[in-house]
Amino acid sequence: MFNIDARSSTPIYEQIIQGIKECIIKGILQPGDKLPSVRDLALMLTTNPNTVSKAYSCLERLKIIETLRGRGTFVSTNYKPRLEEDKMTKLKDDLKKLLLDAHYLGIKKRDIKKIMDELYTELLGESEGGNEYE
Amino acid sequence: MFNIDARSSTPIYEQIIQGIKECIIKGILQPGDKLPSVRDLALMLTTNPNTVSKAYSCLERLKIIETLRGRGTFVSTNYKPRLEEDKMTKLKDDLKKLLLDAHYLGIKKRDIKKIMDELYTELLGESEGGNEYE
Amino acid sequence: MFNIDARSSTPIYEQIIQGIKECIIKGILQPGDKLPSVRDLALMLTTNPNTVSKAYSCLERLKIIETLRGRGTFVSTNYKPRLEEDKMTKLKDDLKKLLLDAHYLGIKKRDIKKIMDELYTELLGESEGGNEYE
Amino acid sequence: MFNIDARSSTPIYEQIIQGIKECIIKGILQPGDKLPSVRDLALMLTTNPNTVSKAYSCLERLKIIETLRGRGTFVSTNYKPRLEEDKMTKLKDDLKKLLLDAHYLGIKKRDIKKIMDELYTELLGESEGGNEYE
DNA sequence: GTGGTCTAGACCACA
DNA sequence: GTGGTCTAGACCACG
Repeated sequence: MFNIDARSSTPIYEQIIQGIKECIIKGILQPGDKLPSVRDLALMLTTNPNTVSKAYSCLERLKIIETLRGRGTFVSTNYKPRLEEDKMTKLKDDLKKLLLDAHYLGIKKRDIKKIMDELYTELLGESEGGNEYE
Repeated sequence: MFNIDARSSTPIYEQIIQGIKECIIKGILQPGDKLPSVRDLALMLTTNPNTVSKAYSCLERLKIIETLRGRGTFVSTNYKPRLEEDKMTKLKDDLKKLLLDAHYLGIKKRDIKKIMDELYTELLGESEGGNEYE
Repeated sequence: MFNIDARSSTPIYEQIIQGIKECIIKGILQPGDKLPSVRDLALMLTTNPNTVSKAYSCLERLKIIETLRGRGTFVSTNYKPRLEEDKMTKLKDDLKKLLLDAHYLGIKKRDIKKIMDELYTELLGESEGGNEYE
Repeated sequence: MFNIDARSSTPIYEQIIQGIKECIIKGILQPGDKLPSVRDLALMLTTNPNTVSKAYSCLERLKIIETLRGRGTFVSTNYKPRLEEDKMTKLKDDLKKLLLDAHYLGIKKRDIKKIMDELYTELLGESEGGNEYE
């Protein structure tokens, strides 16, 4: 499914969150699909079950996945994006930081846009907005 | 010059780095300009001198600023962007994370591009890429 | 009769208990009425028979229902509320927690009372305390 | 400040959350006040630092407290209740469950209201709505 | 079998 | 000093 870089500065549980989000957007995980159990994913990633558990908790709070008691964890079937003020502000800040960094790497606006297009193709496939929600 | 948000989850020293980068790009700080002393900036931002010092060290390592012993700290006059492999990889990863987050906030590709254009205008002025390192 | 939400954080067996209590209070189930068999209710709710069984056991311990061996399970005909100390304490604690949560949602005392009145009307009908255990 | 019941069925971290909420509402903790450090509170309650940490994280997510990096954790100065759909629904469900339980303990509507009044007096002081936000 | 909670003890980044 | 992350290993409620 995805890999974990234990040496990375981004926490493992966040890498897991990102990995699962990516799988869902790419369609590798479909709404309703069962996720690996906490223990199984911990084994796969050779990490601690608690770490996976934390990632799952975060994703559940975001309503991206949901757990059925005693049955396991599943990709939500009815995810609806809600535009939250704080998160939007955070996103803009992050983007600004990213553009500043890019600028100091000598990367121009048109290059960033090109990279962005490539990433969108990787995530959503060729066509723009193919398997999005609406 | 810029503000610090002590409540933010991004470390204060990184906020300082970002703030200074932003001032330079906007032209508020020109190459050769003297930066406030560590102590003065700490007073201005009501933060710990060690924190400012750490920010200055990072910026110096990036060759964005330089210290002349006994004279103070200055904006570098000869900054040359060098495209380092690992930083480029990190940037792409960050961008991917950002796009995933945006997607789950319901923000589409065209919206992100619009926000990006606005940020570039804020940072560099109207014209695309005009007043970059000249 | 009532619905189960598998996504809810409250255990399914508790939802069943609550559902049956509600049916009895509303008069949908009268004292002496036969309850569905464990197996049937499990089929109706598409849940595990063990879960229904656990709910029935709890209700029996509360003397709200009773099983006649070989005949089935019935709503008790002679339920007598007994004010047990510890349950009373628990109830007060739960209520306190609820009021704290309400406060942090911005819900005032008078709003809570209004909601309470609505719920009582839904459960017992219009008149206050009229058709209780009669 | 408050006590923890290790034998209770409600998780320790939730008891901590509730205890802190209660202290704030009662005015024992004022906006801007520093909370005990994770380690200190763990010592006071003879529990594990991780457990306290989890409680603090939850409270921070609710914007009831905020952490200043490297400085500690503080009661938020600008808490604004936001009425969230889900939480409101949850609250109503909890209240319904509570009323069902009360009914089966033989507690009538007027008794519940009396208990509620007592709790509000304990939390907010004599007058209704004294030290609330508005 | 599932996830949730808790402990003990460790390391790290930040101010 | 602060909180944040992670591990190892344990117990429990639920279905």
